[in-house]
Amino acid sequence: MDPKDVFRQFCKQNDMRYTPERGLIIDEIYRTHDHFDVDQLFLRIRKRFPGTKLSRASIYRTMPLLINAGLLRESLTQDSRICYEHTLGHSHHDHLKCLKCGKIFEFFTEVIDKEQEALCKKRKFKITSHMHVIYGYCYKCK
Amino acid sequence: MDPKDVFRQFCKQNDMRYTPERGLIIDEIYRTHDHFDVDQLFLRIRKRFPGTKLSRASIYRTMPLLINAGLLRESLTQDSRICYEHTLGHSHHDHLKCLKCGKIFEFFTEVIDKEQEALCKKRKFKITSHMHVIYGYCYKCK
DNA sequence: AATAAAAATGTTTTAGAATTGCAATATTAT
DNA sequence: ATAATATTGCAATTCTAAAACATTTTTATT
Repeated sequence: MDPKDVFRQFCKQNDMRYTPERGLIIDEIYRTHDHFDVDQLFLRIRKRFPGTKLSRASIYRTMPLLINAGLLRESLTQDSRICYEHTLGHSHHDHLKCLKCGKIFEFFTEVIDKEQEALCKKRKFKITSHMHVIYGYCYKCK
Repeated sequence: MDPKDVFRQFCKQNDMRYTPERGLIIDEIYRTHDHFDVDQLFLRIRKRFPGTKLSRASIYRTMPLLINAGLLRESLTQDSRICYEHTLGHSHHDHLKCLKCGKIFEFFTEVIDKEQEALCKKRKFKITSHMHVIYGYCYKCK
C-alpha cells in the first residue's frame, strides 16, 4: 500500500490536511531505506528540489503525525539527534551499531522476539514497541 | 565492595582527586536503586543536604568519570534527558517502560542474552554494551 | 608550616536540537 | 466567491549539555 495513501486516509480521519509539503516529506522518506534525522531529511529535500522552500519547522511538526499514522518510528539516536526510519514495507528489526565507523546494521531473530512476548505476557505488560540496540565493533573495525 | 573505595582507587590510578563533592555524588547515587538524570540527582542532594552548594556542572562532569570507573552506566533516556543507573551490585538487566505511569521495570532473560551473543558471533561483531527497552502498558495501566 | 603547581569547583556563557508564537498563506466547505 | 480553519515559514524561545574562566581547594615540595 502506498504510504501517501495511508497518510491521506489518516488526514481525513483526523481533520487534518494532506498538503504538498507533507507529500514531499513522505516521498523523500520512502525513497530510500536509510535512517535519518530531521536535518538530513531537510537537506535531502533541498537538494532534490532546489526550488521548494520547505522549512525545518514543518518537518519537525510532521514527524509526530507520521508516527501516529503508523508510517514512521523513532529509531536509534545518533549524536544527540533523534533518528527516524519508515515502517511501511520495512520489516521489523533491531540494530547493531559500530562505535568506530558509526555504521548501523540491522538484525532480527525469532528467538528474541518470542522471548520478549513470553516475558511480557508473564508480567502482564502490554507491548506497544521496543528498542534494542547492540553497541560494539563491526567486523571491519574490531 | 564499597563504591567509594572503588572510586578512590580509580582516582589514584588516574591522577585525579577524590573530593567531598564526588563523595557526596556517589553516596546519593548508591543510596537507592533508582534510575536518575542529572537534574534529579542535583535536587535529591539539595534536599538531603540543604547546606551544601554543589553545582549541576560538577555532576555533569562527574558522570563520565563514574562511568569510566565502572560504577555507573547510561540507562534508558527519558524525555530527552540522559538517565543513569549504578552498576555495582546491580546485576545486568534491561527495561520495561510503562507509557502511562512512566514506571520502569527491570527484566533479564538468559535466552535473550545468549541469543544476542550467538548473533554477534555469527556476524563477527564485538559487543561492548547494549540497550533493550520494551515500551507499553504495565499491568496497572493497561 | 609556607609556597608553588595542579586539579576541581561554581558561575556564567555558549551550543545545539527541538518547540512555540505569530502573521501570512493555503486549503476546505459553504 | 467568501468565510472558516489548518498549515506554513520565520523568528524567537526553551531546554539540556557542555565549555570558559576566574576562584578555590588539594597535593607535593621544600
